[in-house]
Amino acid sequence: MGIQERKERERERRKQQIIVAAKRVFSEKGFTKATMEDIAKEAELSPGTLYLYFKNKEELYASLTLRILQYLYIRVEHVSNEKDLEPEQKLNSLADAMFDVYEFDPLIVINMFQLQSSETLKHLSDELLAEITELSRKALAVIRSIFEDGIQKGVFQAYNPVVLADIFWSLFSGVVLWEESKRIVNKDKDFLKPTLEIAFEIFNGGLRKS
Amino acid sequence: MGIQERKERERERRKQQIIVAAKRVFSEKGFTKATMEDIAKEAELSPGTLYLYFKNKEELYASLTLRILQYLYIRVEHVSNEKDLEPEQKLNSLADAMFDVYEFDPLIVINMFQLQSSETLKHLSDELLAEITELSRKALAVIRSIFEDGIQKGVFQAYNPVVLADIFWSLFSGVVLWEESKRIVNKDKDFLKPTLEIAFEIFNGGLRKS
Amino acid sequence: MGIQERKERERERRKQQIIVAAKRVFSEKGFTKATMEDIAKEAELSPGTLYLYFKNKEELYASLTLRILQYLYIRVEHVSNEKDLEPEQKLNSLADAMFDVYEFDPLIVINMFQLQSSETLKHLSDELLAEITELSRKALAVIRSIFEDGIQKGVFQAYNPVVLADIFWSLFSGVVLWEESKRIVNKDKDFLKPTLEIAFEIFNGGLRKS
Amino acid sequence: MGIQERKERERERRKQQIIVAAKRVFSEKGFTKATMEDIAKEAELSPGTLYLYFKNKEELYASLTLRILQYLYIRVEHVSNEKDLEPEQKLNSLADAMFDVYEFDPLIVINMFQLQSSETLKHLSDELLAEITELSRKALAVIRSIFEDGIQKGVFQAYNPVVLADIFWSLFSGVVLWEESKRIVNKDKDFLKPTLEIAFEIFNGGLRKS
DNA sequence: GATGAATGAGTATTCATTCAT
DNA sequence: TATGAATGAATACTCATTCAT
Repeated sequence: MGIQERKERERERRKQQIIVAAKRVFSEKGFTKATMEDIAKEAELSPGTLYLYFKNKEELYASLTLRILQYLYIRVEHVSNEKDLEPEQKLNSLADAMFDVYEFDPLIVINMFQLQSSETLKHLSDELLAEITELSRKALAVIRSIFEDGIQKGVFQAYNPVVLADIFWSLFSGVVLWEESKRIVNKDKDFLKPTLEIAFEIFNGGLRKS
Repeated sequence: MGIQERKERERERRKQQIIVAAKRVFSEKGFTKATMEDIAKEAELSPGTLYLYFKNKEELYASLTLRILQYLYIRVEHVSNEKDLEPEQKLNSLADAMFDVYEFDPLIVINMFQLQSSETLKHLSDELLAEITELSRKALAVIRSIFEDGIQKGVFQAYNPVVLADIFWSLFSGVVLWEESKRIVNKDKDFLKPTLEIAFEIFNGGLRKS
Repeated sequence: MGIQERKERERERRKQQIIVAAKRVFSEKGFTKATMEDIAKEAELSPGTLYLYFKNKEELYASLTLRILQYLYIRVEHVSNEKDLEPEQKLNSLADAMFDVYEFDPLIVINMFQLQSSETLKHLSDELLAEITELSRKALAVIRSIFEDGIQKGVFQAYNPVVLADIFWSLFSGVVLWEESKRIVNKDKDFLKPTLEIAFEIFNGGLRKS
Repeated sequence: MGIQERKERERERRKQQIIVAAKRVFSEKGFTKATMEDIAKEAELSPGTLYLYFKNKEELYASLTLRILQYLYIRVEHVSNEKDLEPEQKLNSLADAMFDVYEFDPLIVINMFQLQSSETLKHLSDELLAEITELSRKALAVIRSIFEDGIQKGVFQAYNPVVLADIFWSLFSGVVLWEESKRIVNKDKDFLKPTLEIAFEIFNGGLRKS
């Protein structure tokens, strides 16, 4: 391992350290209320150091999304690759994968929508933006392919698979957001998992060719 | 009409004037970037005046949500009251109503989630918070009753109607948010309506007793 | 006096109040070391208020220059208008005027050069920049006309009057800067006035047709 | 050559390397906007290394002045030593020398005035400050001696030679600064050389005993 | 000597909110 | 009621300088 490589690795470790701290702080306070100093303190670093690794607050925030997307993509692709699963079983596996993604970082969906203001996007480096867009595109493509497969095998109804992937993702994120917000406002208990299960069940039922 | 009442009416008119201006400004800039001065200018009032009608920025923002919830409730209740509709037809009417709500104020859903940070909630008056919670509860109750009706009549499967209402709402808001964000990031065209239609179609299919 | 006018006057008074404070602070600390908070304190205002009257630090600084240019222009024009003075006498009056300008604000010359970085100019409003440029141009035009007059009357040698005006101004500002800096570095006494007198005497001598 | 001496020489080379880089960066960005990292990069060194050779940013900046003063002194002394030149010819040679100095480093004059804030001076080492003061004094002394010579020989009028040297220097630096700033603001062409020539011509004329 | 990662003090600017008129 | 000038706390970001390696 060359010196170059060791440095790169060290740098990556630091980035992760900051990202972990940022995740905690953003989760608790939200993007606007969280200050760079909060994050620096959480990471036991100085504010200036944050800027050695992330161009600005927006970019640090977006990096959280990138991280979760990477995990999402891996999980989703894994489902897609299980050759001996029937389309319906794949759909169920997909639902499980989504839930794992949620547990990996409950903020994922919230992140991904707060991100989408054109004002925020302006402050991201092209590079990071491209990575996010690309990964998001690839993950959806995999989901789409699962639907395509099911349609081809005559198990699913012949909807446009692109649209199906969008709806699947929307249903997932919609339920996450809604249950999340109910929890906060009503101090309800956490009903995410069972609600999500029923949601996917109905979705599957509606999709299946009877 | 007493003087008291006239004053009250006048006051209400002003509040609406401010809300309309706020809606425009928040839509364009988002909660954080919009300033109270922007809104005051849009309303052709002075910043100070805004505070005669709304306790603070958060409360003004939340009032937008209240307004849309009021509209949502009216529309939804109207659907529920159409006695001679079959459950399935009611569900379709409900979907149409939701779309009208979206068109009445496309920000609704976005609003309703941005609202839910506990940090923000702290700044709302108990009164306003209660109104929002109550109205939201009532609207969902009506939706729930539609599902109950369908289940009782043996048209829908016997899921928990409370959960069904949540899922219905989640599906709607999930698709709205997702299509919205796709439009911003990818500068895609607006596919909301058709996507929403398919989503509800699948949902109906999955719900229906075959 | 209308209410509009009174407000305008009040606003102008405030601007002057700030400018006076800024002059003191900039004089003592220089542009970079002076902070907006220093100036606010000196003006017994809050930092925010400064920004109600000046777009930014650079613009506040440039306003100092504008103020002195206004005074310079008035003095110089007054000299030019004294019809019964001979060109040589006018030149002497001009020298006196310049000295008054210096006493009105010793920072003038220093200001006027620190101003000229293209970086700084970028932050000025077009309006202010135009005013400064215009006033500076007009003042030099008046000086030029004095030389033209002398040349026409055969009193001065036939140099290009534009160049003469530039040299006259350069000589003045050069001496001011140099004596100023000697005072600071060597803690010399103030020899500005006598040095300036000799400088102009030599300049006049060299210009005069013998 | 001892090891000690070799090291000293090596050290001097490094200092020059840094000064050359600093000159480039300061010229382009000015003192405030130029960062130590900019300079380090330009010198192909690390920021830390700069501090092995210069106490701080101010001292590095002041070293530029020292360097130009050294050149100025050499040139000026050379003129003074040309025994067979008449005082007037010497004055012309002096003017040429000044122009060479300007071309050696156009920033010289600007440098030398920006330097003079007592705030800046505080950060210089006594040693460097002494060197600058001494060299500046010596250069002016040489200039003064040229005037003394001319006065004694009855060619120049009997002004105080100390003052004459100051005025000569002021005229030079005044014209440089003024033409420089005209160039930046008005994007005028470069009229320095011809303006300077006329300025010195007039100065000479005014000084000469007729 | 040389490095360059880390520091953390320093500051221009914004903007929700207040209050004298 | 309405105003809008004034406030001043809050914060992202910079950069001269240090110091462990």
